[in-house]
Amino acid sequence: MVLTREALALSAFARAPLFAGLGQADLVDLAARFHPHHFARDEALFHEGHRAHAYYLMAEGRVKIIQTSVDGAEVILHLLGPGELVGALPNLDDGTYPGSAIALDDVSALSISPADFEALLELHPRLAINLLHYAAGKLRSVHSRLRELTTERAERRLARTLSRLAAQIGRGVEAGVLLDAPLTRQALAELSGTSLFTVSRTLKEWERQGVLQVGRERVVIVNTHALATLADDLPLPASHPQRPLPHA
Amino acid sequence: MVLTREALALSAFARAPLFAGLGQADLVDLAARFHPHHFARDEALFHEGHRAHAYYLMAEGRVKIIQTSVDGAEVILHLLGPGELVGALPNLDDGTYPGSAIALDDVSALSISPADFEALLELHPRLAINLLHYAAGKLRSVHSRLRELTTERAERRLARTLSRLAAQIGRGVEAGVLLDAPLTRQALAELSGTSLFTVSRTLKEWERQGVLQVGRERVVIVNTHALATLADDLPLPASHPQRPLPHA
DNA sequence: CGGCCTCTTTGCGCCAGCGCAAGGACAGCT
DNA sequence: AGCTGTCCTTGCGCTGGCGCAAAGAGGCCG
Repeated sequence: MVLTREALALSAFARAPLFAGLGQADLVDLAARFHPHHFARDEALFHEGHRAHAYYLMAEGRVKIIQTSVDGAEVILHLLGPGELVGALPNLDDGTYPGSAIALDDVSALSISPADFEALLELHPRLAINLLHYAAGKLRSVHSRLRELTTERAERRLARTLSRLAAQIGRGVEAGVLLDAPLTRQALAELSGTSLFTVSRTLKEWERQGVLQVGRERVVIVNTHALATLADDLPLPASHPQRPLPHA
Repeated sequence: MVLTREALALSAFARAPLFAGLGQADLVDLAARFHPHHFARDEALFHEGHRAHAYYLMAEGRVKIIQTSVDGAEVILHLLGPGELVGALPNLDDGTYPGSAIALDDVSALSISPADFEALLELHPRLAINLLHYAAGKLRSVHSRLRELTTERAERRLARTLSRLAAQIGRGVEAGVLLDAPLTRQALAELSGTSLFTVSRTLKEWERQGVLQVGRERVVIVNTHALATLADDLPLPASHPQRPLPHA
């Protein structure tokens, strides 16, 4: 699907809660500072550690934000889709990209220079506040992942990752909820903090149990409820059925 | 040490980069909306899941922000000290505390109601922007921890945790850098994503090597450089010396 | 000074899940 | 149809580090 520049901008702005509460005049002012770009699948919008030269507002497609460790292992920090801002948040800190952004699909995005962006923030207080709320949401979700990583087992983390993805990029299809992005086992491993092998084994097991349908770069959640159960109730192998919360 | 209310407010405001760039008149306006509180060690400023009733600006002491998982395991998300804001950030999202805040010391803090706080943001755009930068920094550090947790081994994570703590709450003493907070092995475990046992063993080992001095709820970093080496260069047990980055 | 409570150390067993290797399946291209 | 490259599966061995239990070491208080 190809959109005109105006339509692109419009749809991106309309979908972005970031711009909620701004007047029409403000929006026009904003729109003038953004420039359209296109990226092919697997292309990088920017690289970890580089000085920030542009922020992007996603219009079409999805990107992953990854961090790479010295020995080459990757972690996916976020998946971002239309209406979301890429690269801006962490850069307000020190001006270098803390991760790389890679296109998962063909991506259309609107770029803005850091200087222009900061100027916008000064000019439109509403924007700063919206962005603050957005950042708060991201923080919250990253906090949850932190907790899961340190306290939960790989299997449950994977279940949670799938649930999250379903909410974020799920699309209803006949058999259930399709995760609407090309996710390899490797990518799922990086999202859930485990290895490609464990992901493969676990997904297969769940397919046997009728919870999922899996294919190459494709997961359909057939039984959402069963998955939620796996994510929330899945006990330790041999365990107390459930301990009530101490401060319940 | 006991401070007058005014002195408390002054010192807290002065230390908070949050209030940088605000005029004297603005500061007076702000100060009027904050109310002093005191908490004893181990007391909770607020509890995970509760509706937010107040945010706090730290004046004296330190708090930990923790999340608890269903089976009772805790993770420390942040340690916060004087000049930092407690509880506000994640609440801008949905209004419930995503973690509990527990005093590590005796704590003096200034509270403000969420409504007043949001009003301040509207009134003082500078404040929103400052807060945004602050949130960006937090995001960045949490991202690093996420990456470390999924890609690095327990020993190295612990080394990093100590380095971070040294920068954050370190105090120079004769023997080296003292971590100036009552940190049990358990707390270090929750910060570095491992178990109390592994922390104990590893610290002892490093003490033998002369990197640290450890005691009950007490760590002094003797050889900062050695610790940094452990955090950054510590290779896999039997390993390639170092692989250059693929896209270097 | 003796008792208590919390924090810490250490030996030992065990298993979740990582890592490799080999083979299979699928998609796109010519 | 055949080729090629990428992605996925699965068996197998191995180990980091978790978890328990029991004993030691400080602090603190009466």
